[in-house]
Amino acid sequence: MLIKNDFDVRRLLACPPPTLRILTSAPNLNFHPTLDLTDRSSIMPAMTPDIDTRTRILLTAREMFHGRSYSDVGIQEICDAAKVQKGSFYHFFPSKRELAMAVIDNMADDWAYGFVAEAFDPDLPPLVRLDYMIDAAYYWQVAASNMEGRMPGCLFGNLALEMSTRDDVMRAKLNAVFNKAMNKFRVTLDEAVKNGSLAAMDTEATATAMLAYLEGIILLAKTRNDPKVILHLGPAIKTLRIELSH
Amino acid sequence: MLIKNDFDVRRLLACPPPTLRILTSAPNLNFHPTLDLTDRSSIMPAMTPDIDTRTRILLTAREMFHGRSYSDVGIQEICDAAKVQKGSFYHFFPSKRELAMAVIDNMADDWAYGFVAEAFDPDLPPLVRLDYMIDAAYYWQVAASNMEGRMPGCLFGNLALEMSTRDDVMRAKLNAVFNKAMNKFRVTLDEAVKNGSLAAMDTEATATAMLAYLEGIILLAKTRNDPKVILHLGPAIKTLRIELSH
DNA sequence: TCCAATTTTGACCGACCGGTCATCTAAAGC
DNA sequence: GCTTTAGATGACCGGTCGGTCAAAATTGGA
Repeated sequence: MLIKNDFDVRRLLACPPPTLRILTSAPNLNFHPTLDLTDRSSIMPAMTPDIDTRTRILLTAREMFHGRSYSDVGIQEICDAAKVQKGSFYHFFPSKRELAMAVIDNMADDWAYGFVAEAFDPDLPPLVRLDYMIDAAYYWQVAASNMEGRMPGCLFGNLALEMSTRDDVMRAKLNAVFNKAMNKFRVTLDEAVKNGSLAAMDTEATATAMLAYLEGIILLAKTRNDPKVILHLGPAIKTLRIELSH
Repeated sequence: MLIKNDFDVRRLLACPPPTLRILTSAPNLNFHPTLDLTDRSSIMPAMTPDIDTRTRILLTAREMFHGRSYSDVGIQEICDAAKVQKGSFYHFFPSKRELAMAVIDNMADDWAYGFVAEAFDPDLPPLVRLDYMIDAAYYWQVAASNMEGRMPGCLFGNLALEMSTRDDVMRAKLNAVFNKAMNKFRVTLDEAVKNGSLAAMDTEATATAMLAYLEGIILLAKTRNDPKVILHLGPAIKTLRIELSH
């Protein structure tokens, strides 16, 4: 059982917090979540007009940016889906760009306090955390895949490739998100080295390599539209090593 | 000396073939190309109106799609840069989408017969080919970086993340490009296993993992806007291993 | 109850999007 | 010389883009 509990797919998929479910799974085996992931009726932000307008815009945009791309999604389309007038949109967000920034922050928070926090649980043995992270990524893509019919990949990776050459501030913001994630890996590796389960290495470089690998397999899985790629290639993340430069 | 000769940056950067230059370098050290990469005057397709219109459109589009993104680049903009009327554009390409398809084919060809062929030279020891590939990726990004001021990353990776959820045919095409690249890795690994420089492994899975890692470090390098990330993390590609499932 | 601030509305803006088309030009084949 | 055809031209299409705005509706505090 890797994904232990309180793992809320709906939140990750830009949805208002539903009742929590307990998800169980065997490591690197298909999950059998209790959620009916084909039922989208309850998870669209627009369907729950009780949440405030700004949040509705934010979550709708997040889902659309994630499933498509920044340029491909128009403000009008976001407003329609969020059941908000365009004028209202510009009351809460000065521009599309600033919306994207807010989306990144929002997703980064959900990420950090969601399944990333769970995967990098200090109570878990360091190396198990790596498997956990792969597992979570896989499960997360399967869930999204079942809902949208296609793998959305990693929002940060998507935006990074799309926006890095167009907006340096957004690039830096995405880079900061990646750095935070890298640090989770680094702390884990440091601990593994300390307790002897791994030989001494350049933990920062290796952590960065692991993050790159994670993004890489998600990219490839998305291109194949097959989340199983993550399961298949993921465990090899533990073989990555960069020695200390002397 | 990894990048040995006939390595034509200008072609890779969507340019008409100039006179070839001999480039020399030490493995995993900064290259010192003989090209003045800050001089863009001679490499813009539009500046050489002697090449035929279709090619001019193709190469201009390739450069723009690579440096920005599919959605961000408009047909009018491509036509202006290629010094072509919009009507002429639609004489050669039925749609923007088909242009992108042609761009992918064109880049894939240049790639396969360009520095990929050079990196995976059968005369090189298998493991050296991997270093060569990393080196080529690094040099290629540095060159593009020097010209554009920012890292464009991998055209295929960029398009894959942008288009996979929007166009299944384009996704499949990009997937085919990745599969071809994966096969280069696989053949290399098979050879390495055969000659004993690597222990037996699942070469297909490991090859896929290596490709994913390559795309991953390019993604991260682009997000940091620093090609050196490729040099720093790249060599760890050789540590990736996926065992044969028994 | 009244006021002031917040939020919502929907019409509107100019620019640009991908794409069409009738017309013109120029070269090739005979 | 004449015809056929590939290529080039630039005006034009409906639609959508991101963004604006004045006015109306709603809210909450005094």
